[in-house]
Amino acid sequence: MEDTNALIAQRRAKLDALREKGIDPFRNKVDPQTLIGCGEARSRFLKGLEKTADCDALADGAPVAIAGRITAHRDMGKSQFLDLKDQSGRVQIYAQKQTLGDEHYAIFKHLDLADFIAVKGTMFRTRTGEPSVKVESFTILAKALRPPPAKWHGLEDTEIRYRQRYLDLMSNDEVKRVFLTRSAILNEIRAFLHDRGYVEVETPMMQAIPGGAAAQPFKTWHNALGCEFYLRIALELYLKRLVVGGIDRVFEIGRNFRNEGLSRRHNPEFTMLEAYQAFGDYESMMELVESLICHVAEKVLGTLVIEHKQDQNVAAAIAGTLAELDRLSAATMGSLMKTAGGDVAAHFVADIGKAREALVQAQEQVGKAAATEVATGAIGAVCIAIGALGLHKASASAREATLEQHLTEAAAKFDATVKSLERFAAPKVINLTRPWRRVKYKELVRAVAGHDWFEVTPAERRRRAIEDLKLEGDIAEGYEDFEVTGAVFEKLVEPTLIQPTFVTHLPKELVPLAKLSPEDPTAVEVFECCINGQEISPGYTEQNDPLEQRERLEHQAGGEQQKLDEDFLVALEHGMPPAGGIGIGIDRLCMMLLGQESIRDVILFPQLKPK
RNA sequence: GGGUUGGUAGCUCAGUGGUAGAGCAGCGGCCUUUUAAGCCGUUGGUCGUGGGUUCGAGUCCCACCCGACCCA
Repeated sequence: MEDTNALIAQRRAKLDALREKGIDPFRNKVDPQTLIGCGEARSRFLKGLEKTADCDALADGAPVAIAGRITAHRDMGKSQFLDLKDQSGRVQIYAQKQTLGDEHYAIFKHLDLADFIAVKGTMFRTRTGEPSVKVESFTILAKALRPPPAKWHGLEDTEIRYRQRYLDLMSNDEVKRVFLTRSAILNEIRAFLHDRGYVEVETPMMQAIPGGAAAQPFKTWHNALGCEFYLRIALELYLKRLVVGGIDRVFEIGRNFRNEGLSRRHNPEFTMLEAYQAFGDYESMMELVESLICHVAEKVLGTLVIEHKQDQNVAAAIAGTLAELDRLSAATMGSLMKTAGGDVAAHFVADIGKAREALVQAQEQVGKAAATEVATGAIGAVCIAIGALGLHKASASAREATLEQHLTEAAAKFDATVKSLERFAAPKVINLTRPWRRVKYKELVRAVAGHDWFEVTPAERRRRAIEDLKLEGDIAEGYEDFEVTGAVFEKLVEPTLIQPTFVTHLPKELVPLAKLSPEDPTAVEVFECCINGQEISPGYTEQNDPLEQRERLEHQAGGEQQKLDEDFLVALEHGMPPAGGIGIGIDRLCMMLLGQESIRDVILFPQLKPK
């Protein structure tokens, strides 16, 4: 990164100028003084103005010392206002030439946005009512050699936001709030589990045999041992060894690594909580998950009702539709003129123009009005466009085939847009109030795939999935029967489970590490807790029969691909008490709790391709 | 991997084959209670990279790099 642009050069020149004056622009520490936070100074002064009896309160004229980064600069000539910001928040400071003296004022005036300074002064309130610190003296703590990203818009370039997250945190308060809250969530999870007697442990991330899940691992190499290791894909097998060893309630929060594609919901390294409870089963674990998530929501968010903003989704849909409209006009105008004449073309343009205008209006409302209203407005606009298409398609078909094709394709796209907008028009509110719904896997599948789904032949199931349920793209040729049903569940059921739902009794083939259900030998005693259309937490009655476990793993390993973890099986042979276990995808949990639609917005440094 | 879409000044963005622009930031000037301060002036560009078409390319074509969204 070798930009030598003018702004950086200027800042370096200012740096040199300071040094020439004998000022150290990078201090080792703040002079011995009792600092209070910038935001703290502001709020304590506001308390003082309200004349509360609070001993925290700062009176008018109270002396304070603060330190922070300069985030705004309003120059009035012989006086100026800066905003100073630290983690506690922002406060305005006010410097006057008269108070500081010519020399110091000149230095103050040449401070840059993003520099760190410390200030001593007194609290006062400006004419407009803004709590402020009147600067009596100041010290430069650290000079910034690069300009900060933005003033109004914050930083919007997603790539820079992810690659240089510090800039994102610096300029987007909401982003900072999300990550501070994520930290608070982790804190509460630990507090909850400790309170229930769970012991936190750390197990190997580098494993000779990666087990506990079906996923592609990353490989690495140990020089001294001269052998390959895999990065773990799950925590399970080591935590169970600890249950065998007598740690009856155990959990780990840590990173798993899976060598798979990236998406809105997948990062190659992600944080997982796994917890095991000796003498528990899947039902006790459902209680644990429910209590844990409710505890965290209440402690951290102060509510069990979480609203998800649809602004981004609506904005994306509108932008896509606008682009489609423009493409459509470009593609059809010429042929309309030729085949239908100027009048028809003019009508068409007028109709499309109306639709476009309404869309642009809706677009401007994104973020200002409620997403539901914006979506409703946009639906109206798209309907105008669809109406125009319908009118002209009929007359176009006779004349020009390509034109008709354009119009048909566009109409299909607009229909899809309306459907997605309709989804966003309904507010998305997740209600975590207990008790959570519990329902069997088979019931959910039957509800979308037909009540005789499990009675017909595997071939018929495959046919129905592909033809009736239109899952052709989701069902590979080699899929086994349970995978066909799995695709139905994953594509047609899971995304609809917005409210917290425990899906229980999954087919045994899907979960080789759980115990069979006594009431249904084709199913296992497991649950998948789905919230926000995603699986957030699986939980099992853990398999503790070493012989049965070996057989199931061998069957699943399907020959060469996965090696059996013999040491794990030996551990089971030493006897594992009946136990319940859970995993919770922490990133997805945070997405749900924080209303974020992309996993990259709850991971500080999401994986990107190196530049 | 496929489709859609984007990459232009430090930031946010215009730019429809004909002299690279705006706002903010920066710099200079005026202004001692402003807060997206204001007013006047002004600097700043490898238009993602590399080819091609053209008298002429930010714009058209091809390839590649890096994102975003959707799909696999």
